[in-house]
Amino acid sequence: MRAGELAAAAGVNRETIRYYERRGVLQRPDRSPGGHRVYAPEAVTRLRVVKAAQRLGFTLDEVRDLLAVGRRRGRDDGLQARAREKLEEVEARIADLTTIRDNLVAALDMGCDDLHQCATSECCPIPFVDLASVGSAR
Amino acid sequence: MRAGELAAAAGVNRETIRYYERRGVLQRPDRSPGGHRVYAPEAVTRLRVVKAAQRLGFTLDEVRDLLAVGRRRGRDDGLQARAREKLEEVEARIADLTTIRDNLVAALDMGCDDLHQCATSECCPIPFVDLASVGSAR
DNA sequence: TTGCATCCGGTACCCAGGTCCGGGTTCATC
DNA sequence: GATGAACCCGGACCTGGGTACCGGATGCAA
Repeated sequence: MRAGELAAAAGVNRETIRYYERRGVLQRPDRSPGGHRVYAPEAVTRLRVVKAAQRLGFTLDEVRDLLAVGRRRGRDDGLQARAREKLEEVEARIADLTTIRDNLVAALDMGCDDLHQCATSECCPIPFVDLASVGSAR
Repeated sequence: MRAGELAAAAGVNRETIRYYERRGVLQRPDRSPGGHRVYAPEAVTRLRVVKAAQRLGFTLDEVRDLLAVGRRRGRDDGLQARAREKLEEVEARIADLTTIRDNLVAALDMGCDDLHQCATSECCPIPFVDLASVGSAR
């Protein structure tokens, strides 16, 4: 198959394929005599694996490493170890968002409708000082 | 106070203050005769409000609008309404991350250690096809 | 063989939310 | 009055994950 067909089959933009190749996430495919990329049918699976791993929270660089590890069978930086780390990240993120949700709910319950007032009055449940310091929401 | 003092007091980079001003999130302050920004002590609170709102999941543009609404007291696009929308977003995000977490846990439980194998065997619990299609993890 | 879809490589651009740079003032202190 | 820190502005740069555009080459079918 050609690049456009692969893209269509995996549901991604054709440019994305070239981009993944540049990033080292997809291996360079064979070429036609004229220089066009030629893919085996398995390429669709590989591309889907990349997309799935992304959905599990891995960055493209991490996906690249995970696939490379798979190829050279190095043990202790394998999927298990990485997935454990990623799980911790994801759980931390969930905890963070849960705090945010609780604060939003509290603000709604109290009927807060003006951030200025909230910040300068005592009764608002939003913990402005704590919130100002750490991390981000997205 | 001057820009550097405000930045230090609120725990942000001095450049961030100029950036927020450019973005319309902070109002333009008075200037010294020589053109330096001069802030009242309340500016620290205002800056902390911005940071807190960001932590609650609002983008800078949303924060800008929220503060503007506060100033002109327009009713139904106030904090209440926006917070309700934001709450839905945050809960959707949590649900999404929870699915991701469940998949990671399942992959760990099954002892998966190679994405290639997982994708081509039947026993792996990672739903590659479903995962390939939607949204992102961060 | 002609016509048109597709592909090529390289580069620029997009989003958010900042941060850094550099050359030129201004402010506060000695 | 001189010195050095702080500040000014505009624009470039950063991360991450792509997307868009370009002029030119290739692939394939009628």
